[in-house]
Amino acid sequence: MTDATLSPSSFIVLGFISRFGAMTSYDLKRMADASIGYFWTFPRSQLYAEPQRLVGLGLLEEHQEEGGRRRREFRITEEGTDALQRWLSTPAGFPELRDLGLLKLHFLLDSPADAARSEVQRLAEEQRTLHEERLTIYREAARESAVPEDHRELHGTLHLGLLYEEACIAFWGKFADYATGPIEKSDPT
Amino acid sequence: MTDATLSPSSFIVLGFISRFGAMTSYDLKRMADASIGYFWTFPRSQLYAEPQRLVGLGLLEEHQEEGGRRRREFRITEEGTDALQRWLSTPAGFPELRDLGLLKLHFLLDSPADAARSEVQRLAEEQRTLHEERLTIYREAARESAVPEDHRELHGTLHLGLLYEEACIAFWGKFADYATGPIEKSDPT
DNA sequence: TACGGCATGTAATCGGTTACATGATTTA
DNA sequence: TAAATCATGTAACCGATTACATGCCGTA
Repeated sequence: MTDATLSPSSFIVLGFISRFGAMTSYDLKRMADASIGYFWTFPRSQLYAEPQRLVGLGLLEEHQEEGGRRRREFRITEEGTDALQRWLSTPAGFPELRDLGLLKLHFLLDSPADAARSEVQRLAEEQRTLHEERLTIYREAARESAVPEDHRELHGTLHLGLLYEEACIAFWGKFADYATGPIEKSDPT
Repeated sequence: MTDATLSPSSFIVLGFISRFGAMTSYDLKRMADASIGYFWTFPRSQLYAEPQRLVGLGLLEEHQEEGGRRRREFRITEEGTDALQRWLSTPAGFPELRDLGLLKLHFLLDSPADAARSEVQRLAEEQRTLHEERLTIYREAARESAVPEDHRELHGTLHLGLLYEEACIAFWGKFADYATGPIEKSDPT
């Protein structure tokens, strides 16, 4: 009854089903991939396990198809809606940046080893490329939605995606250049 | 032998011990809190469990104090160093933003409910405040390190912290204002 | 009607989290 | 020497990930 047993995954499931009505685990997977999947991932199998947990808690109902694939469709119950609403109106706390690249950079910069410098460069270039690709995707999405320039907030979460990618590209770019740059710069004439 | 069984937590432990020599779980906790703890957290108990796993894998050695608190100190083995080095030179992949606020915003903006608007504002203000506080902490840390303005990359991971917080404040600020702003603006004279 | 890919699930393991519990040092 | 706090660990549960496995359906 208490929401203590509900994880973020639970609310992702509840959120989608609440908004778009009955759907299957496969539908959930597609929705997630196309939206929050960009910044919050989990394996597909969890989208099969989680709805069943929620059925057990009375927050979802299950309806299985008779023929064909015998799909299991889930729809939200009143209690489910309540739980979701309560969660939405609760403070969210501070986010985490689960960034393996940042972690590696941290240890590489700490390292006295000289070889670390070339590792930093490799890492920085990898990351810059990844973030540039991602930024391209986001920009494309933003263009398609045709939101006016001065109302970027209408892009919703996409807006933070854009800002974040821009920040990352600036950040990793510094390190990619740093690893090569200073060598030439320190050469006085 | 394969690194497959090593998680990010494993490398956090290996990384600290590799850099700073033998230490206890409690030392690890303090180091983590003061550095990567800002963007990558885990419960304290894991810093007791994880080193023991690593001892089992031969990547760490354990030395227990005789008297007093009978502390367990861990030091890295050669295999541990190798495993860490291999990990550092491996592509890091794309980061995740485990941001409950962003998740909530996503569902709130999706929602047709009218009450959602005030929830958005509450959320946005909470987040803006949190990020402002965090930014203050980062700025303080940056000031103390006395790195020249034009070499922010010397701040290492802190630099991304600063950029990220600035982006978040801009982002959430838009939503905090958005929720109130348009109401007055749409009032024609 | 065979094949490829889309769709759908289960089993088993394990890392991570929460909760519990106690000992050692310091300081008032 | 009592209290407060710092320090140190264990136990149990459970969500999340990996790996396994099969069924439906369009199409050539």
